[in-house]
Amino acid sequence: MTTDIPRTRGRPRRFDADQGVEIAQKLFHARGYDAVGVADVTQALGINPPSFYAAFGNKAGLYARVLERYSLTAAIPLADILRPDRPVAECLAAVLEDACRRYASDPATAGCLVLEGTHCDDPEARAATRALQAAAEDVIRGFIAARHPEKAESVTDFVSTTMTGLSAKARSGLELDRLMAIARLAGRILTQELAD
Amino acid sequence: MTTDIPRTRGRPRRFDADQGVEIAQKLFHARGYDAVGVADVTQALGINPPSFYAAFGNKAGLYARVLERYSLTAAIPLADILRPDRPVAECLAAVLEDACRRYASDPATAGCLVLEGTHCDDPEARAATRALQAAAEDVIRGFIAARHPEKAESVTDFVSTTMTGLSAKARSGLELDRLMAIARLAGRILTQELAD
DNA sequence: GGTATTTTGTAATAATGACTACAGATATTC
DNA sequence: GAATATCTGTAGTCATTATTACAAAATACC
Repeated sequence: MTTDIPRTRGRPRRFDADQGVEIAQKLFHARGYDAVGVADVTQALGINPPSFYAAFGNKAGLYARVLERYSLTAAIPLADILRPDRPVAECLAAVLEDACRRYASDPATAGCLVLEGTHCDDPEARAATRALQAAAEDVIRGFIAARHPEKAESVTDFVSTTMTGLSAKARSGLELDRLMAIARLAGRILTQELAD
Repeated sequence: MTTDIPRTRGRPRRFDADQGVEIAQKLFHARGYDAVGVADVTQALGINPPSFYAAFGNKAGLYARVLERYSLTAAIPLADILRPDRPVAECLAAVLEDACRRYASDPATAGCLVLEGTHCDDPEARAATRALQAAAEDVIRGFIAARHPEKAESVTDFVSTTMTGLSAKARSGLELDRLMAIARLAGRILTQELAD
């Protein structure tokens, strides 16, 4: 659902909505949902409020599309990293290290858009991010449960907590090497806890 | 500096400022700096805006007093827990477990006021919370450095990251037992990393 | 070409944010 | 009691917020 339904009638819009979502994603990632106003977005897109509302419905609607785009393009590819043919701990450690790299790859948009979004003040936007986080946790939990069912919950909690902490640390400006040191320390626990 | 300078002249104020700080602390802890308006505070205190500004200067001034009060009454007592006569890892694990209990002690004010405050949108308030966090990290780093200087930075980063994650998890409603399981897992790493 | 349909620009709306002007009230000091 | 200093209540300011009314413009279909 990234692309718009093509309109067959009426005046065509003067801008590309998908490109607008991309620009908005950067804004939301850099400053957070609450701090980015509709005026900021319309200005960045070079459009006026009515065009904005015609294209996205409202601010929450745009955010939903931003979250969807983020999930598809910038989020950690859990499906690729969590491989059934490799040790569970190794895969989870790889997730944490991948997180570090993504969170620190651009100082202007440090941390995870979703995890930081869970702190916002708008109930609707917060619920949307919380749902995405929960979905990711479900994937991780399911992956662990296949081989270590009794430890799935606690280890998932630990991984999720570490990722949340890493995102916050990245946002506060911590450099990649220090983030990676944290991830490796956490990874060592995983190896121990999930020894075959 | 918790108490006001006593006034010798002029009309006395009709409310207790320290008690106002206490009430405001609950509000800020429950909903965050951005989401709590001056109107919320004045209503909770049963006063009008001019009384608020006469007593606290402005919203940021009140927040500074709230942070100070939190540090003195509700924050983790690092000075008590980090004991030079005990293993470093044991003390740090105790910090994490104390954090869990505090963060989950009241569902209405889950997590750490300071750590959650670092996510707020007001630059001044954010800087104040960041400074408190940095000060706490300095204490932890110094404690570790006395016996494990080469690991002080990485272990401090790990502990701080875990605490940040625990605070976020507590805020999202995670129960105490699951928080404690996370802390114990993290504590095991510390024991290993800081083996004598 | 006319009609239906949708977007656009200008401008406004209603709500909420932090903060304050001002006059009256209430205390201490002389 | 008079002077001085401070707080309080009423009411308002000014900026910013998300959102929209309305009419003109630009397209597709007949």
